[in-house]
Amino acid sequence: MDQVEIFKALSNKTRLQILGWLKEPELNFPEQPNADFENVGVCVGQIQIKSGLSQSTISEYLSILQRADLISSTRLGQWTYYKRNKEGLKKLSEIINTEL
Amino acid sequence: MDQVEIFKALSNKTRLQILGWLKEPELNFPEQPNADFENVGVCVGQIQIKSGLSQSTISEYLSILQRADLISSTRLGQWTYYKRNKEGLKKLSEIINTEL
DNA sequence: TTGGCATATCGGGAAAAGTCGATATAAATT
DNA sequence: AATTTATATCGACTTTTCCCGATATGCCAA
Repeated sequence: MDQVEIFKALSNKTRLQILGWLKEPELNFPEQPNADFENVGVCVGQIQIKSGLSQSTISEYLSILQRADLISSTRLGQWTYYKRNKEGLKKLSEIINTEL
Repeated sequence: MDQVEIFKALSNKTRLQILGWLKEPELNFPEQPNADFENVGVCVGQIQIKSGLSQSTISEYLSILQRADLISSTRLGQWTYYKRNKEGLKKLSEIINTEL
């Protein structure tokens, strides 16, 4: 993954907020039946509601974050759940500490 | 400083390279008379040559990085020298580790 | 197998970023 | 004071990003 793409993914207020929300899902989203936050994450619809932006925009933002390895997704039935990708975030932190 | 602006500053190949070059100036730039790398940094002209982009573009890129607190400048005579801003970079690393 | 949700993808218009050459400013030199 | 050198700023053009509504796709339920 290109480093520039990682920083581009983070260059947007809403996308940064999404990552922040996903760090503490219990605090930021209502309970989800049949899908626990830790294992699968939060479904697109909840993130969209919280953001106030359109469905298509949030779907796109989530895939930008995913392409940058900052989040990962799981499909369960008709829902797609997204959660933080700890490895990707750790890698980013290392880039900053060792290359910049 | 807005977090988004920090990531925008890093969302460009050349600007990322500049930060990398400034991390090890002795390796990336020729000796400078009357200005040591550690204290004042590297002058704009050298960075411009290394980048291959136009003078105006590099001047602008340096001020974008400076506005994001990632580098700082010192004027000495007719030259402006830029160096990494360690505090800004540390703050960035903390943002990633605690907020994302 | 049709209808209804949840999500993804597409097409587009407006705003921002990338990059340049030309010009301005500021300092040093003659 | 005029010239040269280093850097900053301006105006313009092109490319990318933001964000939407419309449409497609995938999955489930009746």
